[in-house]
Amino acid sequence: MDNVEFATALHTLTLLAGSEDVVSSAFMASSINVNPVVVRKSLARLRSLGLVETREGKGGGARLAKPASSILLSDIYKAVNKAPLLGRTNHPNPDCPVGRQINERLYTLYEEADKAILEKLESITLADFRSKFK
Amino acid sequence: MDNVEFATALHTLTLLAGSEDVVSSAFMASSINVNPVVVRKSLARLRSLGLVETREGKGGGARLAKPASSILLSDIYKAVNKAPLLGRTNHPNPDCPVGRQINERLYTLYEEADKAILEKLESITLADFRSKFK
DNA sequence: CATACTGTAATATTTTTTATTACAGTACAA
DNA sequence: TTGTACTGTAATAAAAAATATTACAGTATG
Repeated sequence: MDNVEFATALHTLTLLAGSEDVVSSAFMASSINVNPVVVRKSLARLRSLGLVETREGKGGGARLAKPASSILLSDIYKAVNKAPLLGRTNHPNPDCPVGRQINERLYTLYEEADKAILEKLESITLADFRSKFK
Repeated sequence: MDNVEFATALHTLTLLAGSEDVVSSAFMASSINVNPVVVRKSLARLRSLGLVETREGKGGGARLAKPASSILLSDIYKAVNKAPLLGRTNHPNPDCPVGRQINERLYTLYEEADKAILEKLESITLADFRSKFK
């Protein structure tokens, strides 16, 4: 479903929160232990939501677009999770009365569960998270 | 990770909540549009948590082990989700100070997010969910 | 203009999920 | 007491999803 890993995005942003100047995708990739392309894809999402700025060319890389204290973990979640976590592909039989109706009910439920996560993540800033490290 | 789909389990239980006598895995599978073996695996989890009873042999099948009004959607979630939803495989580089510490912090965060979902699901009984259908 | 980056597409590989097959065990019913 | 209709579960196959790799055009810097 072309999802980007939340952990990758949060790890990336945590690294950026600890650096004044731009950081290259290669450096971050080696810290996260994933491929640089994965980091760049993740950054593309974060950039589209205004969380990071990137600079191309020599000496380029990424940095936070605003203070870590004003980035909520829910912002990251939204950037990265397109579909509700709990829902997956589910194709009930249209001839079954329960099957027919259940999908919309499930979807509503999944959205509620997602909202519960979001509310939790809204209460934590990137600066909070980052401050847990020495 | 050998996870069982929450939607499959809930669909199964919704069918059982609407029937007095036992229902076969083949019938439920055709409503859900999955393989009967997937339904039986799901039922195995639900049975181990005391949510359903199954009967082997001819005329066998499954039924609720207790009233739908006393089954919480969080019970189903617990039966089915072994690991937190938000966490996935993540193997940061042990030589990076951030990478080294981040895993345990992430895990704590994932558990908190999971708790948020659980609290939401605790507020809904299977009977509530089922009552939404005619 | 050489160098060191980003952006992104195309493809391959790996991992995870789901399906299928197979078959032993159990209960009912003629 | 035997055939029938189920469950339980393991082993394997297939499909789907995530991740890695390769490739290369574009861009900023010195």
